[in-house]
Amino acid sequence: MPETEARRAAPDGTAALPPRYNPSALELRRYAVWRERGYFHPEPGPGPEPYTIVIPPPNVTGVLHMGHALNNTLQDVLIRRERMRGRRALYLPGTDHAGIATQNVVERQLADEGKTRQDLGRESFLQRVWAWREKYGDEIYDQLMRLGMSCDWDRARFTMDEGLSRAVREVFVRLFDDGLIYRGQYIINWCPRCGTALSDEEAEKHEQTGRLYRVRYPLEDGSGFVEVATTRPETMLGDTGIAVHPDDDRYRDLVGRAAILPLVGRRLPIVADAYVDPEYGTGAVKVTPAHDPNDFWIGERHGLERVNVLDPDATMSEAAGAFAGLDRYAARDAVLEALEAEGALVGVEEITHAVGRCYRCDTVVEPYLSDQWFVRMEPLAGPALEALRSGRLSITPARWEKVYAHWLENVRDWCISRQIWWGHRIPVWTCASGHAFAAREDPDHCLECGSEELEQDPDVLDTWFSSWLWPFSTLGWPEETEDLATFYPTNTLVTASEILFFWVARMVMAGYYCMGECPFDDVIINGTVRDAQGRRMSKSLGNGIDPREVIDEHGADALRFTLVASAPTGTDIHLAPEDFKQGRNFANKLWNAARFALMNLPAGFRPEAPAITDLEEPDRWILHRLDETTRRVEGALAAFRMNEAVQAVYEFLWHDYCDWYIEWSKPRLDGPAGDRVRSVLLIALERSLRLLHPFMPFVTEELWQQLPDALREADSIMVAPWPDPGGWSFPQEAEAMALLQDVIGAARALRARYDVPPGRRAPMTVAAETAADRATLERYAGDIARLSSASETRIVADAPRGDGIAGEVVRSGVEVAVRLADLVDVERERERLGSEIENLEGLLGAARGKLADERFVARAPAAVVEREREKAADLERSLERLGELRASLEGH
RNA sequence: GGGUGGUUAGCUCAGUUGGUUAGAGCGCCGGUCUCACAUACCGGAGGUCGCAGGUUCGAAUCCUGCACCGCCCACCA
Repeated sequence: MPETEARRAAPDGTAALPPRYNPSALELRRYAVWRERGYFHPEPGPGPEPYTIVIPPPNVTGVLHMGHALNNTLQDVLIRRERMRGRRALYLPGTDHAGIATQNVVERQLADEGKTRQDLGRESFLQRVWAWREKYGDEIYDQLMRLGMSCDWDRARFTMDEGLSRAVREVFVRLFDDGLIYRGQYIINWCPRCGTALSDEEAEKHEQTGRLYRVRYPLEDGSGFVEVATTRPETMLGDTGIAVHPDDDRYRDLVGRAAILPLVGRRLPIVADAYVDPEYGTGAVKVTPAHDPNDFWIGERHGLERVNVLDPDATMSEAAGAFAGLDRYAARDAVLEALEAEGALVGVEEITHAVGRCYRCDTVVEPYLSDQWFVRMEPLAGPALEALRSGRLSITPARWEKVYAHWLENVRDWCISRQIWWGHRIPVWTCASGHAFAAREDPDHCLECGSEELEQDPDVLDTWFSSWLWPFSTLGWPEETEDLATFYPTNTLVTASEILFFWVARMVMAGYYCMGECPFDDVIINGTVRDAQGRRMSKSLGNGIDPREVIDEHGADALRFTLVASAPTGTDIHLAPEDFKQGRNFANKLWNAARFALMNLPAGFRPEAPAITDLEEPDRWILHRLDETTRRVEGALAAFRMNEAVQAVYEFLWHDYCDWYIEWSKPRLDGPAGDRVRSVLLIALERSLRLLHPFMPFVTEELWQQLPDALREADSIMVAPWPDPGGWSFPQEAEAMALLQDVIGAARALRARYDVPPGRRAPMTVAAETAADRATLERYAGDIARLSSASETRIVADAPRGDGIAGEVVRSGVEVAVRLADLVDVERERERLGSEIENLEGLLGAARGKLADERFVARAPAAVVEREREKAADLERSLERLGELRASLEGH
């Protein structure tokens, strides 16, 4: 039966909810309403205090995975809560053009058609990428909507938007003019087959066996030889030095002298460098600055020459002399042969080592020296470090602050050029006379000599060169927009630790450089989502859980709940598909709690906040617990512990509200307190829904809309006020209800233990020493009876004596007893009592030991000692009673 | 190798300044279709808190060392 019919069919005219929560249809509908009403869109200019989060822009090529779902849910939790607190909350969405990844996707498409990007040429290739992005670029947005993200879609940005491209140009030119951008040589990962540079991530390391060759280089002065080792003998043609460790006694006297490169005859200076590991190989390293990143840095430090012996297609270059034109592997054999002929090859051994391979074509990647653009980082790093040290910026969990600081303290210049086509083209032009300049607008003549023969640098910028501007470029910078004035600096950045350097640290640097202000106050590092075995979820392993499938099956709220509840801030989480059932079950539980509260409301029922004096103990208790929960949630959120916050609401709703309060309300609904109980049921529910809304937006909104109008202070729970504690502090009632819960539990346990059938009468006697306890229990004797399925319950002062009694000592001075009659398995009871006595005796022994220790009594705080005394006394009395009970079993 | 996190119930994990008998979810065992919910309810079993020292009246919690596991960075000529 469709939901609407079910409602219409309700006899009393109130809405009747179906017994199961069905999220699928309802979520899309709710989302559309929120969006139409503009709740996601805050206005700039004067108004309430703003609160801003920018999304870490996902790659436009991707689909959202569980890591995104967690990351974005945390952002949405914070945003929704601040929005409810009345702030102008802006959750700014967008996507990243992801240079290499996107280019690869399109190139793969082309490959299927038997074409390469070179076949198309730069311009039509780019058109093709744009077409791709037009077609698929919005898929991520659809997913974010399904997750319930309250993003301002009017402000969605893409890193290749016109505005953001302008920002990229602006900052490039500023840096260039400030002398912070320069051109230099750098070793990159080069795939000879694809003819392109690869990022480190794209050059996948694979363990494989290889050979380590030991080669003897003669010393220049003829006094002997120095032995070096290599896995790539052909690169020796590019050797320009030899390095040893400065403390290595074997080679100490060689430093400063020189060796002669076999086959080539080049003079190789011998230098001392701490990079060299004296333990490995021969302890002497041949230095090839043009073909090994480490050698590059050694060469840099010691001013060694760079000789590039390879061409881009991995054949030997002119510099390789006699070997020029040979493929690198043919050259390797030829070099080995020649070395052997000279008697310079002195040894070969098998080793396993990691070799980089192109992740697309599996070709072995060649470390390759090339000209690149760099940003000088040191001047930018200062303010970013200072932000942390001054407390302007904080990172949660705090341990990441050290990592962040360490990186900045040792920051290296940033290589920003990429030899691909998809991205922001480097805005540097060179004229026929060799004048190079950067420009904001495409120039038609040289700014220095006026020449109209201009050529733009063919490379594009690293993707991060646009994303490091994200917190302000998305708000309109370099224009001085109202958005920028209102929403910058942003407040909280939630991200994964992997991009702390790539992205976060650089955003802080850019924030200070461009805006003169830190881009955000707090950085929250969320953990990695892994599979049940702890492996990273990845496409290649096929172990990922698709958020869309979870949403289809269980709903977005279930997904959000499980993710947030299982993710303590900053720790990795392990998830199996069935874990999302917890979220689904909770949504359904909540649904049914509301169903109960709404069910049987008289037509036109108006809940009112009852005077406190009218409230009975269970009512006061639940409101007391609600206030406690409200404070817990607030405290946890203030410390960015979203998991604790949502768990607090979960425990309250399930275990306080459903397990106890609803049960206690049932017998009172028909009595004189009926309307009061109905009101408290609704009030507690309404506030809990608001507390839960940031985490589970859909089900809370749906139920909230079902509540009587008088309870709702807004058109949507999204914009209803965030709950403050209601001033409900009833510690006495809380204590009384705790007693009642214990007694009921004991009664249930007694029945369960003796397998008393559900329908069977089992008259219980509850003994309580204090009049106050008895009074409480008297008032709820009916509940005890009902909840324990007992037909009658006596409340007495003294525990029953004599034979045939089975008792459960609830706490010192309170006991639930049942006449054994024919209920009890005496032997079982004797055993149970025995182990219980043993247990308490152990505890008593420990307590007495402490109290007998004069150092404890003297040094521990008085309150702790007092508590220990009380504990010992209680244990003694309980033990005494258990002994009696055991004795009463004798003879049965 | 340099950092850094972890080791608590069968599994996945909480446990915030050291202080009543260490908790949850799932799983397991037993019992319930009790009129909000079987996506539920009730009861139960199950833990020497990785190991060894130390500090303390008192340690899962603080310190040291060790053993495993993981992540980040640098990676081996």
